[in-house]
Amino acid sequence: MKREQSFEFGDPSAPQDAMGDLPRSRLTALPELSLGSPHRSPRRAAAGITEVQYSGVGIGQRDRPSWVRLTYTPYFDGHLWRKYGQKKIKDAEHPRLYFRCSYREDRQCLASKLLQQKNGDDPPLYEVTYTYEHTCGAPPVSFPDIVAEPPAAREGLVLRFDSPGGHGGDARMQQNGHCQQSTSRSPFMMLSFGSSSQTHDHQPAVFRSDLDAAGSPSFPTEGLPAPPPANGDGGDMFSTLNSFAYDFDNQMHFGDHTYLPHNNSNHDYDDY
DNA sequence: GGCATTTGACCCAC
DNA sequence: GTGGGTCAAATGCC
Repeated sequence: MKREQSFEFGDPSAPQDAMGDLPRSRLTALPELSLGSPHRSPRRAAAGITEVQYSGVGIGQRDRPSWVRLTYTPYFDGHLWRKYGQKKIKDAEHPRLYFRCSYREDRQCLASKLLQQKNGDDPPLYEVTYTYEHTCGAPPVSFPDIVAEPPAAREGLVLRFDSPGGHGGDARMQQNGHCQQSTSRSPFMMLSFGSSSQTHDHQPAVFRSDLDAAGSPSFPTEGLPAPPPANGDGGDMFSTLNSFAYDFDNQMHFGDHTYLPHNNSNHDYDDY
């Protein structure tokens, strides 16, 4: 059994409503809810979100409220999910993954989501079907500041996650475009750069969490700070990165920084 | 040992 | 009968 590599950013000292405190200009990858006809904007595209949801009864569902989103970042939606099933769907190239809110038992939260990979592009496009609103009341967790550093020789891009409260960690992305982050026992979340097969099949990316916000060593090279408590009784996982965007010209943006990979393949992801 | 994930089986709607 | 959604035992990791 291969445990899904997951990663959590968190800062116990950060304000719980950290996302709400952030300047809107930094909410680059925040999937906004907007009802109505699906549309997309260049800004949303840069955030990995190509299509917003529509309300009503979702595909394949019964009389349950559901909505659909197409996204390149299916794991970044601001909530904590627990995978409970996976099924090969007829006529679908990729299996469908089933998630439910991690607080289902604790707080009787009925929220769930279905994850269906739509293609094998790089990055792959996912269709995410959400069912039921969250009633768990878990607030989004804080977002770290992400700063792109020029890659050291043979080491790939370094992503430094500096959470507002002072704890931080680095995620070093291999130059082949993979980025996978892991901690133990973390709720399901993943940063993925590149196709899913690539994400799972190659050597793991190296992650460091040895620098705090001041740049001084504060963490061991493995392990990251525990997620902040949600309302005091359990962490919630943010799953959108407020200052990170994977652009479709293969540029990656981190706040005001832009990183251009060496091998720009010029995929036109804007056609979705 | 505890907990999350995997995966085959079961249930149910169409 | 078929396909999709969920359950739950098995498995594996920390």
